[in-house]
Amino acid sequence: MLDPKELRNNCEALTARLRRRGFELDTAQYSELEARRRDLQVDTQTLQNERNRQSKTIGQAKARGEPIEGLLAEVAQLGEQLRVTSEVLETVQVELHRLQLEIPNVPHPSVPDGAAEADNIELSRWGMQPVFDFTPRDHVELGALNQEMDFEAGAKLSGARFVVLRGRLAQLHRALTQLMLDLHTRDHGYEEVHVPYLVNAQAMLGTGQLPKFEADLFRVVVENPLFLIPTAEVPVTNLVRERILEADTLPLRFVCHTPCFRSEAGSYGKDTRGMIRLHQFEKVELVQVARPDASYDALEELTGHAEKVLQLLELPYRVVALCTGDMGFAAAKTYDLEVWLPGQQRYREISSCSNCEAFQARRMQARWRNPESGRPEPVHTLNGSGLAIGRCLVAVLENYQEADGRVRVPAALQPYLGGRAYLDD
RNA sequence: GGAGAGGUGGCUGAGUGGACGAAAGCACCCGACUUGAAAUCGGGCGAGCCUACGGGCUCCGGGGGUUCGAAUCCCUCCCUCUCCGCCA
Repeated sequence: MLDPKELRNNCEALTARLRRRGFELDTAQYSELEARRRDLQVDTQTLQNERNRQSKTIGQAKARGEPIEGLLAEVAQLGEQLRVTSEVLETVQVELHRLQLEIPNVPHPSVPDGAAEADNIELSRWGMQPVFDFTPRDHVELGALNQEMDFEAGAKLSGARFVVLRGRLAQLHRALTQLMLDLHTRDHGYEEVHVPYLVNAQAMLGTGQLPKFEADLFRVVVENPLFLIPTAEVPVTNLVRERILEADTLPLRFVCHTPCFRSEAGSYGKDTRGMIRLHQFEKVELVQVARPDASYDALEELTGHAEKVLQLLELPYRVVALCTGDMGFAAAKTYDLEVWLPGQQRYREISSCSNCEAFQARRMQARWRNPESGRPEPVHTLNGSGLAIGRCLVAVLENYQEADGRVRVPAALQPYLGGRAYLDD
């Protein structure tokens, strides 16, 4: 949510900034609603004030044992008037709030302009793409060699876009998770948290999945619905919902390993092969809650923490600045990390690191006490994958493969796999 | 799942229809005393919104209702605790 005061006072400037990401705010509609809200609110509050004063008078008269019939008659039609205006006010406020919740975040000035993925800017590359003297297989072929990556079993149990991993691949998956958690907790100063995988609608509203993107979620339970988390960002960021944090506790740094569930509505026909786009995958997520004046440094830091995983695994990758049109709803600025996949001969997203500034904080009323103003003000929230585990497994398989289909174990991972040099040793 | 007790400010906790956004204590901040600290004394100290910047409105778990007036009464949902049952 954008700052309603800004929206009221600087509507034109905000609209121009939103246009950069392809969002057209209906300013006429918004300002009209806003004006009606203000008038109705003033009217309602005036009536409430009147009612409160008269009620007080009645109470005092009663206490003195004086008759109150006359006073009651005076108040008689006040209640009805108040009921009518406050009802109208309520509907206007609901409508206004609905509009506010559907406006995406404003891009940071440093975000490159663009309409889609093709307009993203590559910032840097790390590592050497491996050279093979054979045609590299993709992860699906590699996984099939030992029958340890089983999409048919996934389909039998659950449907398309599910996978079963067995044996060495299941272990590799676990080892990657462990490596990431150890790195972020030991070297990067994150507190590990374990959180629910089912959350209520309010949590989803806080981080921005609701109300606009319900189609992307799996919903369970009909009355008091719960939703399967699409990312740990949701429960972890919501840890600070409706809290006022003291300045000296910031930044908060959380790392969290969870499964992620995405309905992938609208992605039919995209990445249907392999483990790139599944309904269920696992991720180690980094979340920071920062002072506003420190959040962009925190974004660089957090992105660096995610990069470190790829560096440890010696996987070639590049850093991309998402353009305005490719960023997520809640993000003010996003860096994607894209890992090189020899099987596809291209870079694929493996991490997305965003500064949401105060966008989520305002929705969830996450604040800090600013010592300079002495007042509670919204914090800035950041999140990033550190990393997506399934895609990381894909990257290890494809980058570390040999001609006979065997897969070497990256040195950093060997301690987690019994010191094996090859996956199938 | 069954029975009971509860949900009030950062924390503890009083308040069962009228001057209550809310006693008291703790914590915290400012000041006095002190060489300094502690103790003591005095004062301050919730959040959100609107504003003609004088003020005003809302919030006592969420929602709804009764009433001129609700923290207080009624309905409903959620959550917590105790006991019983079941269970990893």
